Amino acid sequence: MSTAEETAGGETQPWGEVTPDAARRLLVAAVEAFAERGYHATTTRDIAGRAGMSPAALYIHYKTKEELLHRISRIGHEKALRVLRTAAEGEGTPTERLAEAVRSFVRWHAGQHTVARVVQYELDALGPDARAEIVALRRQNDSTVREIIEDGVAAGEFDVPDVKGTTLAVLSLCIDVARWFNVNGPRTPDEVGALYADLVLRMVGAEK
Amino acid sequence: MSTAEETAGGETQPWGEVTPDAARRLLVAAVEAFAERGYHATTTRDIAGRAGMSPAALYIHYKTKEELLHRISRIGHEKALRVLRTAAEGEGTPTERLAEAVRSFVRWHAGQHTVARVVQYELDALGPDARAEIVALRRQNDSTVREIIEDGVAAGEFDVPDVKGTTLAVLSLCIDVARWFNVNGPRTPDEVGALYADLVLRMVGAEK
DNA sequence: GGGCTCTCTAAGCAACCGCTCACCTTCGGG
DNA sequence: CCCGAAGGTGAGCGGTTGCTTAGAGAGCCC
Repeated sequence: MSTAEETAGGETQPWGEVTPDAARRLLVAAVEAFAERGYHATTTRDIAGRAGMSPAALYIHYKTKEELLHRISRIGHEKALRVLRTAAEGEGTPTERLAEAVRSFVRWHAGQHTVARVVQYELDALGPDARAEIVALRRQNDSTVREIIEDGVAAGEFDVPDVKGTTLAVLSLCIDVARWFNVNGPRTPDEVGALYADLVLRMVGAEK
Repeated sequence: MSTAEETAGGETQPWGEVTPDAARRLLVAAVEAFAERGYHATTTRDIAGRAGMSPAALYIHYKTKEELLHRISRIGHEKALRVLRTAAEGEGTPTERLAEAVRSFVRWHAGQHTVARVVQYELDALGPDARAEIVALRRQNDSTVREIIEDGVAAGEFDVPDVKGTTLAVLSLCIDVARWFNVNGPRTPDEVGALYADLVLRMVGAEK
């Protein structure tokens, strides 16, 4: 939090943790390419070209093309999880915490929709071990949201007949933002976040 | 409706309109392969192999691999749209029609989740012309749902501050079912449909 | 200034891709 | 009984893929 890195939606220094510089440039190029065309339709030559390097340079910093995807997926998931948890662990009633969690999680998926798209939709391109690691991170998203909803039910603020199903639906709604969000569209990440927070509060039967 | 083909979620005679028999087998094989590994990761040899034919046989019935995807996308979208419209144009109040529309649309995306996955997530693999055709079909989904919501608002049954945004969210929620639905999971397509219909009624502020 | 490490490139290899072609079989109609 | 159309195959072509290798510079410590 001491750095300027922690703004949800539009980070000032994204991928700052990736060094050296050439490795970061390659990773950013890979994110763009994967998000645009998909993992399998992206060539290593394309990634290297976007980073202004020769095809062989990629293999100095990464063992395989899959390792690039793995790195992107882990870092992306960890960031999204951190955003979600920060909101979930904040002060306030379950209603306020759920609203803030959805607002910031959606804001991230909209603002960082290229990363989010890779992270959420290219999971199957990973090998079994890497996929298992990412799936574990995903389950933490699920737990975080479910706990807020359970808190709200216990406090009598929410009316939710099916907690597990509603948790699934809430997360599904947020994640799918990465698929349809368009930078040139009519809505900003903030606006989508506000809209979705309102819709989710309605889904759990919370008073506004 | 005179045939036994029209059961949402699990059709008795799917792809019945595709002839001859070999062309249908190839198309079914392609749906499985595309849904499992994605369009770009699927080879024509894989498709032909699943259909029990040699690689060359594919090109007797389809000009290119992309034509297969195009055919799948169009047929799949048309079926989903028909399911949605049948519910939307039915009798009843906007509340009843919205619930039925969501219920059957979700049931289709869960029951036919392999087709739905191809249809919804491989759009970018199509060329510009084919993509434009599919996008047009998608806009009809959007209009269908928006009209029900507008009817409900006009009738005083719904409380929806942002009709366009809510329409988007409802469709997004339904479509994303295709991504996470698992046949071996704990829920049947019917159960997911019922849960989602309830959640959507809450989103639009309808009385139960 | 010689050697060592780190970074990067030009060239290319083996494998695999979508797709084609020459040829074979099956089968209904005259 | 021959014929043409329709449906299928084995072999393979040109191009592309992920990745490797041999070697060139640049910087740095001694």
